[in-house]
Amino acid sequence: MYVSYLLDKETSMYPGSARCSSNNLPVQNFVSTPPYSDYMGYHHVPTLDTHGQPAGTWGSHYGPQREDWNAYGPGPSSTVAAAQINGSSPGQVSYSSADYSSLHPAGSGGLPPVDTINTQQISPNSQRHSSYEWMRKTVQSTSTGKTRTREKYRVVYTDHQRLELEKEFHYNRYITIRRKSELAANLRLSERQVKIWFQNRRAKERKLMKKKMTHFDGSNLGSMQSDSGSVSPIRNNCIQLILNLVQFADLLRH
DNA sequence: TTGTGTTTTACGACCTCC
DNA sequence: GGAGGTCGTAAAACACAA
Repeated sequence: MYVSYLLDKETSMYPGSARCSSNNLPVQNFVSTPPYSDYMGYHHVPTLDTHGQPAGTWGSHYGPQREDWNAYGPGPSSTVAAAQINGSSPGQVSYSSADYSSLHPAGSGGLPPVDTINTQQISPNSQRHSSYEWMRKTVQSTSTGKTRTREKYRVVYTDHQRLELEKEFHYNRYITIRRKSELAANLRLSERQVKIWFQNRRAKERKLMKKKMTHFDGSNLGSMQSDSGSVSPIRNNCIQLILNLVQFADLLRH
C-alpha cells in the first residue's frame, strides 16, 4: 500500500490498482493520523514529533537494534533463511520470540504491533516472490569491484512497513532520532534502514517535484493530473477509500 | 513468455555540522 | 571523528506491452 504514491497522483508508479486491490489492509493499519493536508509541502520540524502520542507510549524498548544486520553476520541471515524456508519474503522476516519480545514489550503503544496483522494477508510479497535464488549467491562484486551484501542485497519491505514509513514521511520529511528508533523497533527494521528509506524517499520526492516542474514549465496543466494521461477508476476508488479510512480513524480518535 | 522500462532498497563518495 | 545530509548508481523487484 502506498499512501503517498496514491496521494501524489504519480500514476506512473504502479498504475492501476494491482497493489491496492491486492491488499486486504485491515482498518487497524490506519492508526489515528491527521489528514495529510499539507502533503507535498516541506515543513521540516526538527523538534520531536510524537504525533500526538504521549511521550514514551512505546515504552523503553530501545533494545538491541538490528543495526547493519550485525554486519551481515549469521544472525539476521539465519532468520532470513528461515523466512525463505517458510516461504515468506525477506521483508517478512520472522523473528524469534526472544527477538520480538525485546523489541516489543507488552503493552507498548504507538504503531500497531506488526504481529497483530496478518502480514501474509496485507502483503502481496508472498505472491510476488517465488524465487530466492539470491540466497544462494556468493558475494557479488560489481564491475567496479565493490562488494555487495551477500545475505540480503535488497529486501522488499512489507506493505505495512511501507505504509507506516510513508505516514511518518507525511508528518516529517526528516525523521528525528527518537522517532527513527521507535519506528525501527515497531517495524522491525534497523535504524539504518529507516534512515536510508527516508533518504531515498526524499530523493524520490525531489525527483517527482522536478518532473512535475518540468511539466509545469511546459504549461501542460493536464499532465499534473497524471503522467499517463488517465487515472484508473479502481485506483481512484482506492484513493478515496484510504482517505475515508484516515478521516474515520481521525474521527474515532477525537 | 520475454524484453523493456520503472520503482525500490542499499551502498559509496562527498559534504556539512556539531 | 561521527552522524546524517545529498547525489549517483547497482541491482532486485515489479509492471506491462508485444
